[in-house]
Amino acid sequence: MLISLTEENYLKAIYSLSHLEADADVSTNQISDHLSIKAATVTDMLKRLAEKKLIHYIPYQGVKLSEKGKSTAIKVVRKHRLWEVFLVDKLQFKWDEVHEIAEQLEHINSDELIQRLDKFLGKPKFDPHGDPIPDANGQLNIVKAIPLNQHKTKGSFTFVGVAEHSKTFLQHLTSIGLKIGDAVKIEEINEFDNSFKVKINKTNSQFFSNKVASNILVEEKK
Amino acid sequence: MLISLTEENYLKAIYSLSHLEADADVSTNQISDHLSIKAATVTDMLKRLAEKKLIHYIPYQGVKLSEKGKSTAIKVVRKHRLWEVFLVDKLQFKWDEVHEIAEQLEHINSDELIQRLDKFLGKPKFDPHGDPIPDANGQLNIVKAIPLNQHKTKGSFTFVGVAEHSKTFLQHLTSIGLKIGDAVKIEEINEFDNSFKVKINKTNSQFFSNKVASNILVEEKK
DNA sequence: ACAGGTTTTTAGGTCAGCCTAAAAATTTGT
DNA sequence: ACAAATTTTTAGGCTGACCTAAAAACCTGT
Repeated sequence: MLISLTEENYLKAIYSLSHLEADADVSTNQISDHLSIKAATVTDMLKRLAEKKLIHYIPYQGVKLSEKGKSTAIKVVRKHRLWEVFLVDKLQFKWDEVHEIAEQLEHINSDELIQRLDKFLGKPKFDPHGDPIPDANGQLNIVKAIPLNQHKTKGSFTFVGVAEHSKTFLQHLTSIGLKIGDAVKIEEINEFDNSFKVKINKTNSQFFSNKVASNILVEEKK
Repeated sequence: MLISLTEENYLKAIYSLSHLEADADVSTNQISDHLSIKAATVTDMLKRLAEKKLIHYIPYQGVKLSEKGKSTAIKVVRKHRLWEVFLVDKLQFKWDEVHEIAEQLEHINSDELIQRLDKFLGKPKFDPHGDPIPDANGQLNIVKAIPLNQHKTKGSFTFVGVAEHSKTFLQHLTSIGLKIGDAVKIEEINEFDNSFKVKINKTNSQFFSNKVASNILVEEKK
């Protein structure tokens, strides 16, 4: 059965929306907002995806991926993230420049291509933003990263990923001098506005607003 | 102005068909056959392409690319051939495996991507089949390669490209042991059926039917 | 429990890109 | 030169993926 580019994008949207809250059904309006497509159009598509057994759809109740739908969505995510690694590692793109191009490349259809690309890139486990790359069987590394702003005490962490992928946010981090893998030490938490004073790699002192801190994912330093 | 994937394929078809005979207009049926799309549909599309000023179209007379149409087609060809180099040189695909994947990749839209890919590949001048890669300005290397079967006398040549790109033909050449760049010496021409006895790289003796020889492009050995 | 607001679906329309069948234009053979 | 064959276009239809407007279902607060 062939799945169109458009259908792949709906599946991908449902997949990522379903991870916002644990296992909740995804609503028509959520998909509509996420894809900037009118709700009526989304309803049309949901009916078609349900006929193809890619989703479980109950009118007025929302939608959930079927096993088939889920594995399709994960394959698209795998391709997207592998291509991002290619663009950054091999073609020297910046991490804030690759999303739009990967949105196109993720729909290229060839299992052989992806398998070889994966090998060529050294079977990477994470993309340039720190997001885990599903393996060929769709298995994802469990990442226990937590937004910086959820830490309420001083401590030392490693910056492992971002929760927000917009160009402006990524460029902001670049201008601050924060890169994946950097050491981040919380030196002070301002109780008034929950902003953070941190030190990056032991030398670079910075202030993060709570909003910025909420999009910086860290792990306990080992 | 945006050009759809489908429109790009029509422009590419017109471009390659217009090179079969010098500067002749391309007919509706030629395009129809080449793309396996019914003639009535082709007529529809030609009207749309003409409205967009991508072609010069006179009903019942045929079609010719405009400057804009030609540069669009050449860009697609450039992308196709660069991606083929990537697939063969970097991902170790065989030369008979890359066409279908490149047909998809050629429609990825990003000037920056192509410029960087070109650099990454070492600004190659030819694709894995010996076809010239247009440069960023659309300029093509003039190739003076001639089908082997047009040579009527013994002589020494270099194999520089193929006139036929089908999997079976390419696999045939691989099984014979003929690769781009190999030395090809005509040792005998059979006058009865115009088949050729040749020696490849001074050691490998082979017979070529006229049909095979007609698809092997060679240059005089320098 | 039901009025008012929100969400979702239904109904009907558009456009791109394909199709078949039939009509019109062009080319070919004698 | 003109009938027959071929090529091309026109006419009308379909499907996927979008839209707007209106109806239906669902939720919420008193």
